[in-house]
Amino acid sequence: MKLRAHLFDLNQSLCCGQVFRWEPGNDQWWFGVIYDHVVKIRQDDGELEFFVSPEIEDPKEIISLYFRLDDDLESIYKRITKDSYIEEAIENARGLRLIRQDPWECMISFIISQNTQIPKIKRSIETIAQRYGTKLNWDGKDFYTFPTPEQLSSAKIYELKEGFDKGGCALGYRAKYVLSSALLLKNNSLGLSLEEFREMPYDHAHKILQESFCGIGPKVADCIMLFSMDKLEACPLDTWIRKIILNLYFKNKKVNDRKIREFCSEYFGEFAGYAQEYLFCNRLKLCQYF
DNA sequence: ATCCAGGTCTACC
DNA sequence: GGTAGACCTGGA
Repeated sequence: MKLRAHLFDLNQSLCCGQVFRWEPGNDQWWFGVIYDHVVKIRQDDGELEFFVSPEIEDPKEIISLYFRLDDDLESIYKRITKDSYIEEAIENARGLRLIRQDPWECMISFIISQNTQIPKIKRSIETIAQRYGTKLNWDGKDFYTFPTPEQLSSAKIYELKEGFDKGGCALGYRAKYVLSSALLLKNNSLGLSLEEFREMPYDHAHKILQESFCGIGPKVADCIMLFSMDKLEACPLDTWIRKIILNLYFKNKKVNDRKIREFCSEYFGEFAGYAQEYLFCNRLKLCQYF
């Protein structure tokens, strides 16, 4: 199956730290799991070539939705290109698109992400999928869906907590956050599904996420909302972005997070999340300057 | 070895 | 309402 994709860079989009389970194969192919489907995809200039397994009626629809091919990236660039720093960041990652993930997988991924490093995050998430997800076989290889709240709630706390050397998922103190989130959704204690957060205004969803779940603070809530709930104004404030914003726009003065958030919201506007992702993607290069 | 990592929670002020 | 310390584990 093929699909034309204007202004889209598959590799940039998969490598910029917003998704954790895509793996590169031979010949430029990428392998991933989107909900219950294995996806094999590669890009040749403006054309995407892909397979979805098990087969579905409209695979182009899944790909288009997942990679946000409907976002008008040119207009977004126009809105967020406020200075030469962001302009350079965009040039270096042109075609990077935010990904519309499964809210549940996204939530757990970013709860796990706190105070740890990307390689370990990936390893923990993959271990969780292999242990508690559903096995899919395709092309002679095994893939695993991300476990549903029901599946994940069957996990023992120590299985999630303990290190890889003991056969665990190495979540440490985050294990209780993951398990309690799974139970909360399995029992429908929240009274609404994560999909319903898409319809909420930003402020309300940001508040409810932090109040309802353990282990979700302002940064993780913003990640969940940006990467899975269509809130493109969400601007996750992590250590890198904080450092970058403070250096570029506050002359390295001591400024609290509330001020930084206000600045990002005002400066980058309704697409602040895209600006954040381009800056994050260029974090190493940008931080060379200071 | 010692330190830090896509933060959050808790205890204080 | 805002700020220091602790926190599991893995990797440099």
